Amino acid sequence: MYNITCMENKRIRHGTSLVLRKGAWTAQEDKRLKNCIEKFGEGKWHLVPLKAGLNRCRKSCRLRWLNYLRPNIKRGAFEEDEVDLLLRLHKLLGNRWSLIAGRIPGRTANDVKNYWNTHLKSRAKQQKEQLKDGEPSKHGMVTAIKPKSSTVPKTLNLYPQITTNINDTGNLITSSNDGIVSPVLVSSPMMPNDKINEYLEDRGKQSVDEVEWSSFSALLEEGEGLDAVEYKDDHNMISFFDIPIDDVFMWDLL
DNA sequence: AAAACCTCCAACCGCCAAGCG
DNA sequence: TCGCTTGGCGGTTGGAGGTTT
Repeated sequence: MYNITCMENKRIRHGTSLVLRKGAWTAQEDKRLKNCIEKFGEGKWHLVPLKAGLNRCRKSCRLRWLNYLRPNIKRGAFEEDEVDLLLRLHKLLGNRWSLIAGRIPGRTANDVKNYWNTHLKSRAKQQKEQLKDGEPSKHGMVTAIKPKSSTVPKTLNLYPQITTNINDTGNLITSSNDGIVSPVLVSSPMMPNDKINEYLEDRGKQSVDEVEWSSFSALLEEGEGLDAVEYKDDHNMISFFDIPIDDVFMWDLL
């Protein structure tokens, strides 16, 4: 099998192999990398070590730039509102750190991941165990989300337990077969029913239930659709969310 | 004072998907 | 279609610095 590590850690120059540097970056390396990115722009990471004159692999350069050198990176402890946002985003998106980081200005995926693992993981685990023991959570629980990660195949049906229909009055109804979510009327100020109906009509479908989730995702990606579903047990309601998620939270907090 | 332990985070590792020839 | 390369992601680790004993 092709060994990436082997290829990444050695660079062949004039017939001799040179072991690439690892570990902490020096100020000089940082300066070189920064100058290089400012001059040539981001991307083409395989060329960056050569252009910058760095004895580092492309991944190391990319990571250093993204997590440390890039402008507007916020340093220091997470503020209360950031933690709150992180908790909510994690409820919706799971461990999709890059997506979460994209919604928290100035924070990198690595920052978010580290903060979660060191500060919030145990708290979340405790909440989960409380739920298992039958104690209702103050913040409710998530039953499904629609993934946006590019690494998730679009054809993958991640949430088969959720089914969705439109009732007589044109409102969305969702239900699940796992007993967690009972059929509840769904209202969304951001998901116009005529858009859904138009989509279904185009494809000769009677209800959303007949649509493959992959197709449904395609509808969502047109920017008109849902981004996530949240079950709020304390209010006995289900909410559909549109993107961007920043708007979602304004709505969610109502 | 120093050894043991803990916390945190920068950096590495391995995997996956997309692009390309 | 296949194999290689690249970009990107999440999981994990190592070590520096802080705290406790």
